[in-house]
Amino acid sequence: MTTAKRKRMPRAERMRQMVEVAEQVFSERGYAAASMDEIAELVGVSKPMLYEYFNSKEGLLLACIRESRSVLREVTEQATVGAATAEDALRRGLLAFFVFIRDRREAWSLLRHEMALIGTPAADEVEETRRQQTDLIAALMSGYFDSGDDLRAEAAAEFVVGACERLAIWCERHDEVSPGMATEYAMDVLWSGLQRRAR
Amino acid sequence: MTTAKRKRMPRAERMRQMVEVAEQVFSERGYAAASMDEIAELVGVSKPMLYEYFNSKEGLLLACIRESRSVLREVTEQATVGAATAEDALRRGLLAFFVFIRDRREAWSLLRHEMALIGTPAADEVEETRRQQTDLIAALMSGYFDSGDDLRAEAAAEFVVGACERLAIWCERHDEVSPGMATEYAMDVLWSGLQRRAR
DNA sequence: CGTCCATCTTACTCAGAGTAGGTTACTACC
DNA sequence: GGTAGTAACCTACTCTGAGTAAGATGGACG
Repeated sequence: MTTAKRKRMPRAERMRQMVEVAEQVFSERGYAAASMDEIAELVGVSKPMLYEYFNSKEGLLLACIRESRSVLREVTEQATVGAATAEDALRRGLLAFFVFIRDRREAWSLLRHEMALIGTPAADEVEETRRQQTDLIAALMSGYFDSGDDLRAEAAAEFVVGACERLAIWCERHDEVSPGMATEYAMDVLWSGLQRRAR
Repeated sequence: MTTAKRKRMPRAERMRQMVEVAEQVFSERGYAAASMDEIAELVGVSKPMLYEYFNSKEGLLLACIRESRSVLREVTEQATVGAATAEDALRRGLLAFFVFIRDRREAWSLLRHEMALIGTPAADEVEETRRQQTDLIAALMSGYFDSGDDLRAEAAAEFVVGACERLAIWCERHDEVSPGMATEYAMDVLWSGLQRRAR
């Protein structure tokens, strides 16, 4: 519907349009249930075009995932630049993440759901997204924390990523929880630990 | 290969055999790449039999997931029964979990990977597994912690489940990390928080 | 106004999920 | 032992959707 006159479009533009539509359809129907014919029709083009540009259904999915990932990276990296303390950096990063998952539901849906392609390139691609976030956090921590034990630091970063991913999914079921609240809940456990709350 | 004489087997036994084989194949090839024909052949039976017993490919997957989940529940619940303190209960539960994911790789692989069926019963089924573990942890915490804020407690439980799930996946890449070490890493962040380690 | 090439299409193949309808071996009871 | 009943099982299909071969078409530039 952003279209001009529905015909003969330069490669780059058509490609962006396809990714846009595919992201929508994949996140609505899910990867398995989405059909290439449907996507092609919505784009206003015939199926072989999709294969011309992306080679396979999975290739198209990959393009969508990469797109979403680069946005996520951009957003979270930017968020932490002005932070003064470790606590502040962590909090800003978390907030940016929770805002992202609220505002870009389709993108987030891809990143969280489409991991069933074990053994295929797409699985690696989703893992790659997590690694991106893990590295970012590991970098943050290595700047602010005593290291000594690299393995432990890596584990802690993985831990944070997993925890936030799950908390984000939980937020989908709880509209009353704002990104700010989610951030606060996360910081509470992460920063202070559970010990403080024990009877 | 556990077989007797490859013929006419009572319903319940055949069913267990099918689930066993399917769990293997699904976790090796992944849900999408696994074919019903292959599973049928490995079981030593024709395809319509699988449909007779499980209705659909997804039904078969569901049976596998349910089986794995009940084992996970059994293991983690049992682990926490003799605990004296909150810290101890948490530690025992975590250890049981990390042992499970090491010893039952196929089962764990199903539980972690086969969530791409968004909008289908199988997705709910995997979510249900997480809810099971979340409830267990929430129950643990409500026993030991000051409540007051239910939403916050729920968030904390989700947080723990997600963190451990991710840490478990990380362990797959690090054979040198034993269940005991994983538990210790998890407890370290969870219990004491990151604050303690900040410079 | 023709020629070249990138964009696009029609019309297929093929694998794998799911099914209709018939067949065989075990059980029970005479 | 025979035979009726049924649970376990099979052969041989249909149908949907991923992926492809081969050709048609619009437009830029001489």
